[in-house]
Amino acid sequence: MSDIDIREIADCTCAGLRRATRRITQLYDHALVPVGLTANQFSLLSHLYGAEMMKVGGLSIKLLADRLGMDPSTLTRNLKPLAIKGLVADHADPKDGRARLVTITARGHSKLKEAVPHWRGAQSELNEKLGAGATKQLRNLLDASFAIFET
Amino acid sequence: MSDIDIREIADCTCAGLRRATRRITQLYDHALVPVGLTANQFSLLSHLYGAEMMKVGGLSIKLLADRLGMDPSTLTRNLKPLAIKGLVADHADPKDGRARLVTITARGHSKLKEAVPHWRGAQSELNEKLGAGATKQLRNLLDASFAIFET
DNA sequence: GCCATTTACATGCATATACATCTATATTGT
DNA sequence: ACAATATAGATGTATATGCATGTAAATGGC
Repeated sequence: MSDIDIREIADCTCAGLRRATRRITQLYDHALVPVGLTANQFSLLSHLYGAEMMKVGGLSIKLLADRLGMDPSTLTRNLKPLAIKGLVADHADPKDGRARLVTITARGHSKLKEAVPHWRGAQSELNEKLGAGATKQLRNLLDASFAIFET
Repeated sequence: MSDIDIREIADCTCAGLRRATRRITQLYDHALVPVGLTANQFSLLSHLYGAEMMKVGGLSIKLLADRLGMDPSTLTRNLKPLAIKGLVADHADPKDGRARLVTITARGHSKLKEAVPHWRGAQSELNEKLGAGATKQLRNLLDASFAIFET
């Protein structure tokens, strides 16, 4: 019977990625509970804060989605809870009537600043337990994997 | 102003994991479209097939969820589409009236067998583009990250 | 044996994810 | 300028994810 090599398919890189992501996301999510953000929301605010620092007048859904490797429709929905809390806002793009430029608000800035120490706790814990070298290596491999399939 | 080090928070390991996982999951999801499975469903069937090979009379939700690092409630819901398609089934545990033992069906076995070549296409593409050594290294780091936060 | 506690699973809720499709606007070819 | 095409974003639908809570069954203390 069988015909299927269990050792081959058990080595699935995608399954390994998804499994580790579940665990590590929990680590960060739990760390951020006190400030009422998820790990994903922290990441969105970080990107918008980075854009703000670069004096960019907001990021379009498309540009931000590209940077995050996220579908634009997913990003639209992920921004909603943040918009409801007043942490992000958007305004029309004067250059393109189809686009909306998303920015971090003053409140979003405060919330991000409040979140950083909690985020750092998770980031440090992973860094220490996995090892600084291994963590850096992991990050490089993840970024390479992402970049390879750039569309 | 600012007070936030963008370089520090842009280096978030969790965000890197999630971003790479989105991309790589798409690679596998697209490869599996012809057989009507998602990457996650392929992973579930793999585990159940592995248990079947070991002559285990089905896996409980709890045991399988532990192996996958997945919340039991998530697993319950992820199994539903597979059960509807008749690819998995469950029966009462004679030793424990609370548990349900999940097994892969004959149809699930066929479907998995049908899926393997498509899955292998994605797995091979990633392996070639990232490099065999880097892929193995990535897998080891992912498994280590997962294991470290074993509960 | 009985009651308190623990465990296994299901369900309600909120967020996360992507594809197909729709609308509105921009761009391009002529 | 106009028509055809392409692009930006929103929405419907399905799967994925975890927490809080509820229900039923097992376990432990007495």
